[in-house]
Amino acid sequence: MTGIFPDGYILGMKTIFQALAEPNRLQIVELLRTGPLGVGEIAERLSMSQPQTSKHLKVLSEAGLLQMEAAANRRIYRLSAGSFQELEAWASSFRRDWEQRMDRLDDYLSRLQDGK
Amino acid sequence: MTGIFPDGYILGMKTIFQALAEPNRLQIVELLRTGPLGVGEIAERLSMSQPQTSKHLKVLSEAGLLQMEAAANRRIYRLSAGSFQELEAWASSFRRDWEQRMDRLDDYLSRLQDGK
DNA sequence: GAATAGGTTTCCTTGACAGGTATATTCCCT
DNA sequence: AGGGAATATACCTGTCAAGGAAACCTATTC
Repeated sequence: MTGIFPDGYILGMKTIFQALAEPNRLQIVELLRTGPLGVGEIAERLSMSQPQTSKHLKVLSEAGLLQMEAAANRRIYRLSAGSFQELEAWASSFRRDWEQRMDRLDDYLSRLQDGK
Repeated sequence: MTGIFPDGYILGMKTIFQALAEPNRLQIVELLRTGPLGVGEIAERLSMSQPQTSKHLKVLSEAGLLQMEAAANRRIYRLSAGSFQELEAWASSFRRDWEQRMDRLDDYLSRLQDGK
């Protein structure tokens, strides 16, 4: 524990954020929205070198954002739902926080109005 | 343009991800879930130095994740909804992608079954 | 079974960024 | 005005990760 929050949670998120924080990787993710692709195609479409692409794909895969399927010589990468769901859950939890606060505020205000 | 996607979009997301990719900053965000806090309190609760904390708060603020309110000597930081909503929208857009794909697959399968 | 195509890994260099310490700034109090 | 509290900034240093070039794997084709 480095702090007062469960580390596993923080660490998983950290890995996801780190992976997505690099612009080329973010573009890979956006590109793969359109469907699975091989390494060479990704590299070409994004004007990246092939080793560079390979390394980025590795990082994204290790963060659980991508999954790979070996087809003979080629490796086909596609988006993997898990981490995106985690991300959405995390982000939406803040909205819930705020909504709760709003509810409490509403309660407070209506109690005021009722003269209690 | 570094690629084939609108840069503003990618860049905004990149800034958010970069900000959240640092564990201490992620912990600050989690801590601020519980409510607004001053710099000193944040530093103390997370066992960070004050300058360190200040710098992290700056990064988070510039990413739109925090907003600051000056109260005399003190600066009170609180979570700011905007970037979290952006994040949630982004993450959930992938889910929509997949759901659409499932729909198309369903269509396809039922057409198969109908012998068309 | 060489040559080739598609990918991965290694090594090196360089730039970005986090942490520490010291210094500046702003506000409050007396 | 002077002193102290709360925060921000500057500067320096060390670490880590991204990019490039080359070497390495593995499957395919002739």
